[in-house]
Amino acid sequence: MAQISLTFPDGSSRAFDRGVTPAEVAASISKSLEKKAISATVNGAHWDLQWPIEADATIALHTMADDAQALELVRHDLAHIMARAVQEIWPDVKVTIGPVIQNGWYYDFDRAEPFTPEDLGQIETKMREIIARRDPVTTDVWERARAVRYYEANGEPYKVELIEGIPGDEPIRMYWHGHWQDLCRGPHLQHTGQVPADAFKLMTVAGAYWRGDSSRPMLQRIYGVAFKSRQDLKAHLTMLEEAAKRDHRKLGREMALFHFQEEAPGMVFWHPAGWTVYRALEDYMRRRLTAAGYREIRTPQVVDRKLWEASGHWDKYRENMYITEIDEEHANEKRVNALKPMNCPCHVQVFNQGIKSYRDLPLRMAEFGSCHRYEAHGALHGLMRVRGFTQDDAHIFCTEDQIEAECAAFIDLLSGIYRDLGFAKFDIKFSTRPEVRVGSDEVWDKAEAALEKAILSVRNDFELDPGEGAFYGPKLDFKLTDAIGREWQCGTFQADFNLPERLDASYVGADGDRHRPVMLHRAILGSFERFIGILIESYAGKLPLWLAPTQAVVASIVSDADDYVREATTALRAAGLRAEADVRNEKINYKVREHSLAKVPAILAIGQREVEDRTVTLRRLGEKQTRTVALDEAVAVLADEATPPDLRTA
RNA sequence: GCUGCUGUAGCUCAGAGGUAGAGCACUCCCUUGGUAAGGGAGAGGUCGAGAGUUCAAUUCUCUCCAGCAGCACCA
Repeated sequence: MAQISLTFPDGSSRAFDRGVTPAEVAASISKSLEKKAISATVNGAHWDLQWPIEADATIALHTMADDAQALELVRHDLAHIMARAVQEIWPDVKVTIGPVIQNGWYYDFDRAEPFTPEDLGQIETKMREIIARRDPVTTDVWERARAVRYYEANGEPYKVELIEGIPGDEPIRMYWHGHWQDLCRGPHLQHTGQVPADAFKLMTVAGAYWRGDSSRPMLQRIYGVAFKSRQDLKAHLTMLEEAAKRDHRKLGREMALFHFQEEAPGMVFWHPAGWTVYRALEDYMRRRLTAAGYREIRTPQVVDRKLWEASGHWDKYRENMYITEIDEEHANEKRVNALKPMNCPCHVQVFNQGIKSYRDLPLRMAEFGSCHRYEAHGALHGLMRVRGFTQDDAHIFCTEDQIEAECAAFIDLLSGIYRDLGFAKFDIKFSTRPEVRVGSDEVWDKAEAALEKAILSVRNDFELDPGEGAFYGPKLDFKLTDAIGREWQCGTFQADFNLPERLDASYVGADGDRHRPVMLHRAILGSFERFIGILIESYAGKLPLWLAPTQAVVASIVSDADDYVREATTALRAAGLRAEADVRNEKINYKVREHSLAKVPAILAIGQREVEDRTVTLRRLGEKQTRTVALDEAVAVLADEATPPDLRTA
């Protein structure tokens, strides 16, 4: 029999018969490895222990100690075990697909009745039974026609469709445990008993469209989480509980930042405390943009449909636009207006006033633009997804040659701002030309190259999303993560060769001829609403001093101290701090508790001793320790800390 | 928009076919207390909206509205 050479991670090589499986390789090394092995990596690919190796290769055998492979396999096997459990309980349920996702897996089922929470418990119990059976997992490759016939005969139309979608050169692979069978590309564990029976949990049921297509049937998706050990599972569940505590909707209520109500779904009612945060952030952004060479403008909220038709938005987004009409009785002309869903067409109007020279470029035009979009009910989510929002929007009118420098300057600005706001980490997605697009390939080449070069000057770990660019140009998206790991798009940078054309923007070049400028759409926060939601979650409500709505509370311990409490409060305010006096007839314990729950960063307690010594006793949020210092010193320390990051000298 | 769940006092929640309850918060009184809840009293609700069934609906049914989880969408 022909031999092949397998190279192990330590660099050593051994000869095996062609077609040897990793299971056999493991067995040749030791009895215990044979038992403990879960999978292999062969030439870089995650490999099932049963798959034969046909040529010389590098090989690494995995056990449960290898986190990445173990979690992948455990979760993947659990998806199958869950599908099997469901079909054992309800044989008429149709199975579809069940991939591994972050922290776990899901599986989509077609079943007439909804799954209930009680059903989940029953399924979990059945899954543990299946795991206890320790059925060996076996696999082989089927003829395509046979697989189709099999699933047709078994009344599994979704599987038939999946097989038809597998490219012709790929094998149709089947997996079994026991008598239960599923189409799967693998790899899997050796037997179901390798799955830790106490380290998974079924979480929720929710609807999900077959193949993610809203025109197709809605299936029922069951989500599960799984880990290698019960402790890891417990830690994950604890993390979820902690995350729920920092949900911005909950904290927004507790800290009296904002509210929503039925009469204006998806529109924020900002309360004094929340609006203070908002303005602190807006003031900061305004200073940063000014320093970066932007000029601020303001454009109308209500604009005639003609402009939206010209920009192309009417065709594409009519459904999501709020339309206003004047009461017919009083209207002397019938105009249909729309609440602006975005600022760019208005910005082009400002650009178009007068004649622009190439010397004016790049021209950076910023607006804290209030926009309205009719988002689907199901899309609304606290401050993160609203119908009325304000973008930190700006458009840079420039030449093609200026794109790269503007992009680099933008990423630099964005990184600095994210850092100031506490986000050292953010993800970048780079979306390139889609199939349907405007503009020549040369221009796209240039724009994509410029964007890519600009990102690479900052970092090299970005996600490439080919074909996902806007129809008018490539784009970069900048994403932050909320308390439970959901990603939200915040910043964006988009090159646009289309809108200047549609809205006839031009400038006079050095050659004396008219040229089209390129328009760069860009935002850093994205929307103030969403960004503040993320800030709240990220800080668990404990905002840094410069952003905190109330920065300090001066609390009396005895009423004889009231006058000095007011004096101290005045001193803090004179130093620019947002300070309140609390001279209520309550004990200091009560006041400390209440202000701590309200996330006030600094509490200055004043009793008889402080009055006599002209000091305050300072307690910082989250600390048990107090510090008695001179009033002047406390004011200076807090005022310094409350300086916004861009105004700090040190 | 789709699937499922939910909607009772400012907040968190209990409750039942015979028009409602707790804790906290709120108001007043007592208390002047040294760093996460001092004591007492009081006030507060068209039980999300509309329709239907019933002698009787906040409770059962339907429709609508809003919220939650996920999917789809996100210029």
